[in-house]
Amino acid sequence: MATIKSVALQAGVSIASVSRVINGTVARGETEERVWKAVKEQGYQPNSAARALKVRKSEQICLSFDDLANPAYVSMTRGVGRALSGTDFRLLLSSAFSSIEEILKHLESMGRGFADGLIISPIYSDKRITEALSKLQIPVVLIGTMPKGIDVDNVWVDSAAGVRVAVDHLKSTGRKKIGLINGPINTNPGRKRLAAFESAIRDFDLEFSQANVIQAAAFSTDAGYAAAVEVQNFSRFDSIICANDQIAAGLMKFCYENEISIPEKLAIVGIDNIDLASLLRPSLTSIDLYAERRGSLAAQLMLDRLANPDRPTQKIIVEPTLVIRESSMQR
Amino acid sequence: MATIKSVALQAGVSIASVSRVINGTVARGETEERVWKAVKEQGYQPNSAARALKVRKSEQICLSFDDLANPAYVSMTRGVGRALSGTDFRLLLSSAFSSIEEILKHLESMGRGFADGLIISPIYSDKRITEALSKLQIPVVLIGTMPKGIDVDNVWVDSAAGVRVAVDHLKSTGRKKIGLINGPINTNPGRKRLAAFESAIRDFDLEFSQANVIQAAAFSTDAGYAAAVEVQNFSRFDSIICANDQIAAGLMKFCYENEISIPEKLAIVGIDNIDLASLLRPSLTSIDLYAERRGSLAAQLMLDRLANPDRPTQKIIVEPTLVIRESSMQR
DNA sequence: CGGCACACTGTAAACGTTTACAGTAAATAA
DNA sequence: TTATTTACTGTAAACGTTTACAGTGTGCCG
Repeated sequence: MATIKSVALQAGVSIASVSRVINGTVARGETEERVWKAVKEQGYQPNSAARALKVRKSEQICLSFDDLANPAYVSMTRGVGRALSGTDFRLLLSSAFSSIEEILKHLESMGRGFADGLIISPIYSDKRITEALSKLQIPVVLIGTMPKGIDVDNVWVDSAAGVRVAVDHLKSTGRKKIGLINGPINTNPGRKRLAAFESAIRDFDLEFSQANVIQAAAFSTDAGYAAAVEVQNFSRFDSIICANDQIAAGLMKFCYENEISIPEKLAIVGIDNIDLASLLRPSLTSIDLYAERRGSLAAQLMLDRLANPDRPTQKIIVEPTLVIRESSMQR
Repeated sequence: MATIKSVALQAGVSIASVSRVINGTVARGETEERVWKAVKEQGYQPNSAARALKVRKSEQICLSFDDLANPAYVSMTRGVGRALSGTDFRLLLSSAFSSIEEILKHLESMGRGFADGLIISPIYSDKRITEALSKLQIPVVLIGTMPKGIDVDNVWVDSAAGVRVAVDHLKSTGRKKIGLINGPINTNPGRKRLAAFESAIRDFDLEFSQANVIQAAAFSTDAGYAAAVEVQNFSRFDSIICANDQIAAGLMKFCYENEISIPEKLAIVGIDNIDLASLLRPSLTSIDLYAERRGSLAAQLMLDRLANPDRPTQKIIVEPTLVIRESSMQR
C-alpha cells in the first residue's frame, strides 16, 4: 500500500515535502514534479484516518433524523448532499432511531470525532437530548424548532404560518368545519401543528373543538388510513388538514374506498408538498415546507460555521407556501 | 478533551490497561472498576481516527448510487441502514453522481481508507468503472448486473423475469399491442429492460417493433410525462410497460390530462413497486424488485465478507413479483 | 524453599500523517 | 568579499490509539 513514505522514497525527498506538495504549501518546481510523478505511479491517496488524527478533522458531516421512510426527510438529505457535493466533506447518515435512548447513545458517540459537525432534525423533544446536544464538542445545526436552553445554528420553518394560510384558504372556499388529522402528539411536529391549527381556527373565528382533532399513530400513509377508518364518519367535517402528505394520502385512500368525494364532500390539505401530492387524484393541496431547501441551507450554515467557528449563531427562517390543487377546490 | 491518557492518569493505570479494559481483553476486577469509573467521569470516548489508523478499520460502509431522488434507491438505503443498525458500522452515503468522471474520482478516493467496504449500485456501465472497482482494496458488494471481468459479491434481481410475467399478464387480459417507455438507454437498467421487453414480446408471440419503444430522458416522473407528450397519440397501444413507477406516474398524468382512460384504453405497468404505486388512481400494477430487501441483503453480504474476507464471492438472486392493481385490470 | 506457571500490568513501538523548527544553499545587499 | 535575506527542504515530534513483549507478583508444586 502506498504511503507518504513510499512516495517520498521514490521521489527522493522527505515525507514533509511530499505532504507540502500535496497540500499545496510551498515547494520548488522540480520537487513538486517528482512528487506528483511518484504519487501518480503509486496511486497514492493520503490516509484519511491519519490525517484526521493529526488535524483533528474528519471531513465528515453527520445528518441525523428519525426516519428515512418519510419523503420529506429524504428531500432534506438530498438538500444536504447537494450542498456538500462540491466540498471535501462526506455525508454520514444516521437515521431510524426507535427511542430516545438510541438518540442519546448516538449523540454521545459523536464525541469520538468521526464527524466535524452534526445536522440534526429531532422529532422528539427531551431534556436529555437538549442537554446532550449542548454538550457536544462539534458544531450543531438544528433543523426544526429550537428547544430552550440551547444555542446553535438553526433552520426554522414557520409551519404555523402555513397552517394559517391553509385555514384561510379553506374558509375562503366556503369551508367552516375544518378538522385536523395530526401525527403523534409526543413529537415536535405533532405538538407544533396542533398548536398552529388551534390558533389558526380561533383567529379565523371558527370554533375549535378537541373533537375535531384526530390522532394518527405515525406520520405515514398507513397511520393516516387507520385514523380515517377509526373515524369512519366524516360528515361532521367539510375539510381536513393533515399533519403531512402521507397521512393525507391515507385519508384519501379511505375516501376513495368509501366514496367520499374530494373536494366536494371533503376538502383535504396536506403538509410538506412531497412529489406525491401532485400525483394523487385528486391532486393534493399542500403546504410546502421546502424540506430540500432547508437541508441545503442547514448544510451551508454548517460549512459556514466550520470555516468560521466563532461567528454568532444564526437562524434562518423559511416561509412556507400553500400550493393549491384539486383536493381543496371550490365546491 | 478526555483521552486514553487522561483516563489512565485518573485511574492510576497504564494506557495499555485502559485500552484493554475498554476492548474487553483481560483485566483484573479492581483495575477494571477504576478504569470504568474514570471513563464515566470524564465522558471518555475513544477517538475513532486514532483507532482507525491503528487497526486499519474505519467501521464505515459506503453506499453509493446515482440518485437519491429515486425512491427505489431510497428504499435500498433504508435496507442497508436497517441491516447496519445493530452493528458498529456507520453508513456513509454517496450519491448524485452526474458523470462517469465523478464516479471514478469517487472510487479512487475510496483508497483513502475511510470506508471498510463499498456497496454500489452503478447505473452506468463503463470499462473504467469496472477496472476501478476491481482495483479497490476494500470489499465491494454490487447491486445490479455484474459487468464482465470482475468478481465481487453480488445481489441481482431478475428483472427480465418480472417483465416476462408482466407481458404474460397483459396478454392474458387481452392486450396485444404492448409498448415500453424505457429510461435512458445508456444506463444499465435501461439496457436490461429493453432487452427483457424485446425477448418477452417475442416469447409470447407478439410482434416486436422498435416503434413501440419510447425513450424517456430519465427515470423520473417529469421525463415520463415528457415522453408521453412526445408520443401524443397512444392509439396504437393497448398497454404500456414503464421502466419504473415514476415514468409510469408521468404517463398516467398525461393520460389523466388527455382523458385516456386507464385501464380501458390503456393498461399500464410500472417497475419497482414504490409506495406511490398503490396511491395512484387508478392504482398502478407494478413489478416489485424489492429494493429495500436487496439493500439489506447487500449489507449482510458485506458484513459477512468483512467477518470472513477469504470466503468465495457470493451471488444472491432476488425474484421479482408482479403486483396487480387497477391500472391493468381486465377491460 | 526454589522454581515455575499463571495472571495481570506496564513500556514502548507503531499506524500515516502534519507541522514547528532548524538547516542549507542561493541570491541579494552592503 | 562577507553578511543578510530568501526560498526551500529535512528532522523529528506529535496526534490517540493498539498490541507485542517484557516485567512483576502471587500461588502452587515438587
